[in-house]
Amino acid sequence: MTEEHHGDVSPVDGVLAALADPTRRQLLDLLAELGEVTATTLAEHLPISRQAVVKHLAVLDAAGLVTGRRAGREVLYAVRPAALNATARWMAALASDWDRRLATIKRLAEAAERDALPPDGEPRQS
Amino acid sequence: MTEEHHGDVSPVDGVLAALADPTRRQLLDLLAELGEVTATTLAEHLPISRQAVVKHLAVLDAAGLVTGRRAGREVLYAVRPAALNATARWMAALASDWDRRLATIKRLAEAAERDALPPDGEPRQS
DNA sequence: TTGATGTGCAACTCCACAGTTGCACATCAA
DNA sequence: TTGATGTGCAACTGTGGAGTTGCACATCAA
Repeated sequence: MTEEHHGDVSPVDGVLAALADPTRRQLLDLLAELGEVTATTLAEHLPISRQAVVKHLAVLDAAGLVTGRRAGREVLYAVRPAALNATARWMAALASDWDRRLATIKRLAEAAERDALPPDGEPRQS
Repeated sequence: MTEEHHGDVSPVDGVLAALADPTRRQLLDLLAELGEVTATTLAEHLPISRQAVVKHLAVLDAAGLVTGRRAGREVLYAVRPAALNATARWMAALASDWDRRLATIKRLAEAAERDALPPDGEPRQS
C-alpha cells in the first residue's frame, strides 16, 4: 500500500487515450447512431480508408469502448457504455477532489490573513 | 442547423487531448497535492526537464485545467476543476445516450424474434 | 553592482501513431 | 467453379508532439 492517490493503471488511461483522437470519437458517434455495423460500412461514412477504421476500432476495443462480433464473413461492431461510464465517474471524483483541496486552501489562506492583521484591524502601511 | 448530434468544437476535446498524456495527468495530481507551485518546483518532482513541464502546463492551460498567476519573478500554477467537471458531465451524458440506444435496439430485436416464432411458441428443429 | 535564481524563446532530435497501399485468404451468391 | 465482396496481415510514409539543450532576459538578495 503505497501512498499513491490516483492509480494510473486503471482502465481509465486506455479510455482517455482512445477518446483523445477526433476520428475515434466520430467513429463512436457513428456506431451509436448506426447500431451494429462493419468496418467497411463505417469507412464509407468517413474520409479515411477501411484499414484506418480497423486500426481505430482495435484501439477502441482494447479500451473496452466497442465490441466486435463475427457474423459470417463480416464483423459487426457495436458500442459499449461500461468503460465510458467508469471513466466519467473517475473524472467526476477527481474534480470533486480538486474542489475539496481548493476549498481547504482558500480557508487556510483566509485564516492566515486574519492572523496577520493586528487585533484592532488596522491595515499595515506599505 | 445541421443534424450533427455531438458537436466536436466544445471545450471537451481540448480537455480529452490534455488528459490523454500520462505525464500531464501526473502533473495535475502533483498540482492538486502541492497547491500553488512553479514549473521549476514541478520539474523537481518529475524525471523531465523544466521546459517539458512548461509545455505541458501550456497545454493544460489552453484546456482550462490549470491557471498560471505571476508572483514577482516566478509563475505559480494551480488546478482548475471547472473544465474537468464539464467534461465529466459530457461523458456521462454520452454514456447515457449509448445506454438508451442499446436498450432500444435490444427491445426491437426481441420483438422481431417474437414475431418470427410461430404463435404456439414451438421451437423450430435444427 | 554583482551573483544567483527563475522564466521565456528557439532550434533540434526522436518516435509513436494516423493513414496509405498491396496482396493473400475467407465467405457468399450465381 | 467462378466472380464478387469482405476481412486480415504487412510494409511503408509523413507528421505532430514529447523532450532536450542553449542562451537571453528579468527579478531578488548581498
